[in-house]
Amino acid sequence: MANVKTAISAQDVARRAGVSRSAVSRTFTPGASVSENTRARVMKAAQELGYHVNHLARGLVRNRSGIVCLIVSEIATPYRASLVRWLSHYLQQAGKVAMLINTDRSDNSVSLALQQAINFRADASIILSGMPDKAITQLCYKHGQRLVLINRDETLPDSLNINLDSANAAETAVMAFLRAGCRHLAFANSQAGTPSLTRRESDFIAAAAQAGLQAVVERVGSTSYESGRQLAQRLLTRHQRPDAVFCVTDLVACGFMDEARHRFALRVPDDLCIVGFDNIPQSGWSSYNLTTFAQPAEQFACDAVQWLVTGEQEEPAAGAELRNDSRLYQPELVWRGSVRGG
Amino acid sequence: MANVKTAISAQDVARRAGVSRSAVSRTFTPGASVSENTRARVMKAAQELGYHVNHLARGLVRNRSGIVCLIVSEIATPYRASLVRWLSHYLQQAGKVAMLINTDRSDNSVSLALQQAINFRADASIILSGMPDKAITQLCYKHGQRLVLINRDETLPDSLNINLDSANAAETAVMAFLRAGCRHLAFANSQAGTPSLTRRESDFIAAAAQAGLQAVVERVGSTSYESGRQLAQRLLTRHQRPDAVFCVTDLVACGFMDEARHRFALRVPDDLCIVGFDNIPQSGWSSYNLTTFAQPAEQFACDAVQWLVTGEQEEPAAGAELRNDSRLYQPELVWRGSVRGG
DNA sequence: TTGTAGGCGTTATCAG
DNA sequence: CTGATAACGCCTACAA
Repeated sequence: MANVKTAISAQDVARRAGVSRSAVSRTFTPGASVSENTRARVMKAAQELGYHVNHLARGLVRNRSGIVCLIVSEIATPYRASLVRWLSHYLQQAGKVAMLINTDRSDNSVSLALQQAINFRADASIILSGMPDKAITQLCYKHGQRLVLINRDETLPDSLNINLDSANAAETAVMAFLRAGCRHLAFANSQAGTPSLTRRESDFIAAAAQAGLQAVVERVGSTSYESGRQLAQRLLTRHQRPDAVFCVTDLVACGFMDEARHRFALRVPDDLCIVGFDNIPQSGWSSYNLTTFAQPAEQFACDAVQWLVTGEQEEPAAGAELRNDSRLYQPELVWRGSVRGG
Repeated sequence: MANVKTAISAQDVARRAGVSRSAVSRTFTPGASVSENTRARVMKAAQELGYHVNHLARGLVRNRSGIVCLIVSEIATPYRASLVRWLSHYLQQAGKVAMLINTDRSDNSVSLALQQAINFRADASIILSGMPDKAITQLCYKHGQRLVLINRDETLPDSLNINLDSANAAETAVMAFLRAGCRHLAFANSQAGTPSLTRRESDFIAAAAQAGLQAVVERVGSTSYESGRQLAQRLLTRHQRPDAVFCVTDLVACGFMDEARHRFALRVPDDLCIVGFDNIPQSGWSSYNLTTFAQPAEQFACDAVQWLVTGEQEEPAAGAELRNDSRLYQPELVWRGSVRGG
């Protein structure tokens, strides 16, 4: 019973099954040609020995590891977490495996993360946070690694760029506020300075201007619940108190709403209309019931993975250069109770 | 400029630096002995060529991949997400990398996940959901893979078992309820049937009995916000309405509280005391302000990783059998506003 | 369909 | 300190 430490290799299985190692290899290679007889014998031997293909070795020779890196910061945040959930789900479904790289720490950590991806010869990397150096991305291409950027609001050549149309969202939000009779618009932002977040702000300002209104802006700390509370303290103590606030994120919106209600005793939506962004689960909780723009996380994930696997199949055929792919999704406004007259 | 597709190998670097591949290898191996001179030459050549060690090949020969699998379901849930965040954090700090395996789907998927772990010759797996077959775990040992179980409430031999002392929590909760003047205790559970969740229930019943009280129990669906609402509908329409509820999870508690307030117009904690479990961020949000037991996710993660890396160093020395390690952490009651008289 | 031979990029061992 | 050489476990021609 006491097999010591030796892991089982294809060699061992071959020996036991009375075939060559190649036969074993073929048995575990989807498209290979093996007779039913040998396949059965091999499978039996493999079962008995507890053999499992070594993906390290396989990746080495195939030059395709099956690994896809997920590069992400603040992974415990509701929206990010759901994105990671769906990505890992669809990745697995496509026969890939997700390698999680946390970039919470330093600034250049995205580039460090991509180095890790190269180290493990990842087939692709999906970037949910930060922006990598140009140099490192080119190195990725050189290694045959494909790149997907989600919500980075910058298009990188030779990669899939997934973004949400924040201009559309901004217009919709302004219209909703106007219809609710609001006249004093505000935008509650963080100081994160992420391109996509900055974009939401500028688009909202522009949309308000288009409607002849000047929206005020406040920026505080990180993109969190706590920042939402602080933003409320700043915005709601202004001489001219806003009656409509677009929060850069649902998390911020929840904090804002809590502070507005519990500290300023304002009623939502009667005294104050609030719109958020992301449609995290908490927005649907009855304490918040937040009207918000949905980011289709599942769709992002599904499309990203599909792009990866289809691109992989083309690869051998195409000597041509990779084409860049940039997709702009339309946000859907989820009407709930934080804006009057839904 | 247009290097085609060839990835750079140690061979290339050696050639350019005018040394042997061994020298290159040593340069990138922490404890090896290389002269400053050659090291510098190698580093320069590596930089220029964009060389990155191939961890697949390295793992193959070293029989240590640096990969640690995180096996987890419902990863988008706040507590799980924070656990994953901390695990990936400490793993990276220890020079490891996290491979995320999502087991949301079927039942035996934990065993499937462990197979994946074997495929990639993971150094270890950390299981946050479900329980694996005995057979597969033994196969893991055979491959030198270490196992950590978090909150599985069953001890597996030759692995690290991390659990929270739910008996202690139960007693503390009952005492808190009694001191608040509550007499009709209830436990709100899901139908998940996870050992650790079942345990919380039975321990609470026992602690209540110890105090001469008979706690009622209700079980509904998955361990979610939505279930919390439904549980409230069931428990709060009973002939004898409970005045104190221990919810199996904060998520459930939030749903319960929302329903109690918004549908039953009950005041918390005046009409109803509620205690949760996990201390997720939302519990601290001012709409909930939930008194709850904290699960020290960061500590779990830190300790688990430490156990892994120290165990790795021992490994060569110890011909002896691996000792089992079972740790019981004490939950800390975070007093907030959902129980009277904190 | 099957077996043989060569190679993938590293590291470890062993002379020098 | 350095350089050959032999593994590591697997895949893929190529030949049988």
